[in-house]
Amino acid sequence: MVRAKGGQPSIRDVAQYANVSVASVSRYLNNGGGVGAEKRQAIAAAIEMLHYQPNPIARALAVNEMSSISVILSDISLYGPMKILEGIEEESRRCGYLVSVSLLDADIEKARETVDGLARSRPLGCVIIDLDRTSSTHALISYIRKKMPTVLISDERGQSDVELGAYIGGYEITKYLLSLGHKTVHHVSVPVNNNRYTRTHGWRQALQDAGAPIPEPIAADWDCREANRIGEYLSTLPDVTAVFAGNDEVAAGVIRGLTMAGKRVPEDISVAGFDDNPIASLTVPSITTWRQNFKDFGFRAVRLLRKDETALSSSVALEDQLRDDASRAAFVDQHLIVRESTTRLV
Amino acid sequence: MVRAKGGQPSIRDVAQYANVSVASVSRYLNNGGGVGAEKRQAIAAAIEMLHYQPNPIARALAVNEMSSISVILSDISLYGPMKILEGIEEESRRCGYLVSVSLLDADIEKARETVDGLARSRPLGCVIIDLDRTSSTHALISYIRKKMPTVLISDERGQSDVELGAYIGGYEITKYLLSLGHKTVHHVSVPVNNNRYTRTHGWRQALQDAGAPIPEPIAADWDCREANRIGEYLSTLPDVTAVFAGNDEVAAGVIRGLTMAGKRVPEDISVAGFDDNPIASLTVPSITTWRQNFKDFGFRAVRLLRKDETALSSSVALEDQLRDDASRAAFVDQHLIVRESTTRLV
DNA sequence: TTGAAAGCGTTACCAA
DNA sequence: TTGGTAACGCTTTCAA
Repeated sequence: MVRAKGGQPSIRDVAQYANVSVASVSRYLNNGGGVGAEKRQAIAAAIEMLHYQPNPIARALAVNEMSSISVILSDISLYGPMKILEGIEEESRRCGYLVSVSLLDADIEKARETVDGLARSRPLGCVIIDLDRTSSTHALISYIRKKMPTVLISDERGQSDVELGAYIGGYEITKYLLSLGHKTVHHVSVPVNNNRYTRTHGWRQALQDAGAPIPEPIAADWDCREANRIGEYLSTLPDVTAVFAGNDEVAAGVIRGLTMAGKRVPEDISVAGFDDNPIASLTVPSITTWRQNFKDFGFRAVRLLRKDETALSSSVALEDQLRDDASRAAFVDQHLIVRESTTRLV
Repeated sequence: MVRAKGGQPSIRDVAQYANVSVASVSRYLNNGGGVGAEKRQAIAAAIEMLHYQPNPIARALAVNEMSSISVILSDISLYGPMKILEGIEEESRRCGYLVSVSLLDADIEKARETVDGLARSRPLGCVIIDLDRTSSTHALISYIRKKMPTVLISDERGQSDVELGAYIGGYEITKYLLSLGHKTVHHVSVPVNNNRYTRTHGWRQALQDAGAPIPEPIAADWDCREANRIGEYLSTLPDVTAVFAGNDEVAAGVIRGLTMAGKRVPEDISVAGFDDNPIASLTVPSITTWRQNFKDFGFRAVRLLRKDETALSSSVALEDQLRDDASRAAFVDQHLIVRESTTRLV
């Protein structure tokens, strides 16, 4: 039994053992077509016998494509991006793809280099998780699209291939707060750039539709450092009875700030969050929020990349189809979760 | 100007343009040694001119090793593992390595296949993040070690290459609680298996050293679903004045459970957490905790893998050295953070 | 110091 | 349906 140096058997070993040509084994391995029944048998046996496993690197060199998916994001320790990554990984594993992750440096030149490196590893494609529009990730989107097939997960309609539907969430949660009798809803926003489909815009639209006054939104940071202070600040405003925070952590911070300032939540002020971070059910009071199925966004991203793979021809039509898929699915599996932090205005 | 089909220039193009052999370019690219000054110039110019970037896949095929690091974990949405991953990614990017992530299926056969797949992609090595000892990850450690160079991040002394030092944290936080006048400290543990260096063992040891009674620890789940109930349960016990929870989320849940049951934290009962999850400063009350520098664990893991690379020879001595490094650094950058959830017993 | 050439493990084209 | 063979882009050995 001859073997390649490496220790691992190669396709040549299989061919030899099965008394067929290397080409036949290769065909067998791939589509399976064009191989006679007996050969198939022999090859299968040989593979079994030798515990042969094809070398993905050699394959990648030959076809100029690695069975991998690159995930590009700017901050991995946020709940949403992480859950999306989890979804991407799960679906990729099911398909036998490797998943690589890269954070993009704030320095745009370095970030570009990272992207170049990724592209050189010739993945099936990449998925950009761009929930934080302040980062260099966003600035590089078109650069990345030029380098490899790209699925963008963001809430910017018309640009993104998988939409987060934060708009509808912001709209619904504001509507809910209004339905509790609050005259208006204040908003503490997380950093997003000024496109038209964020939770902030949903919030604004809901107020507008209800004819409610629209207070100036207050900007918080992703890392919630200032959420406390914002809560305290809100407590000094006379007319605040309901607050919609950009995510659950910010909501927790706002609640804390309000509490420290002597306000009771929800009796004096209702506070709602966003995302359904596990923490939202562990605080006092627990946080009313909007549930997003982040993992599913990940699944969908991988599927788009696969589709891309099989439909290389009409790339314009494809793009359109992707968009449709994305918007169609945007409403799935999202809903309001009412907990203790919100109540009817008395 | 001749070019390879792919569009990208190949090493051959560079050689031709620079009027040198392919071999020389290759030498130039790698160690840089064994190339004359003028050739160096010419090659550099050619590379610049053609925007040449070596193909990592072809290189990987030739040397039978890809410049990548595989990260293996069982749950990515926990704060600790995530932060560690962030550290790994950052350091890897600095070194030009790709990092791939894989969750291991609960089904051990499937998990094994995943590992085989990873090994076939011939990474520099892998790092196993094994904070959750109930998973299949733990069962496969020796299997993985056989397949590729491995750095294990866990709190199991003697097995792990990077130790989390949770033991010392558990010890210190318990000591602190005791120093506040509490007769003993109850413990809500997160899932870890029965080795001797977890936070739970640190807790036990601290009690023992102080001659304090050692209550039976209560097991919580990672996902904190039961933390609320455990808090409620603890409120029914007569002698509970201090609780050390396995992590900050569990602490939040316990605090909530206690609060719902009418106890005041910290006036009636002090509660401490672990990890310094950002959420710990956002709750009411904010949570006293133990800060771990997770990111640094990630850095260290990558460095071990690199060292591994350059010291293939005496692998036993190396192993020992790694262990030393790990333990030496275990105490770096960890410390108690006192917040509102703990107070002196009155 | 240099270059020619033989791999590395696949795929894919072209004949048979 | 088969098999021989030339790529794929790089490294590395061996001579010169």
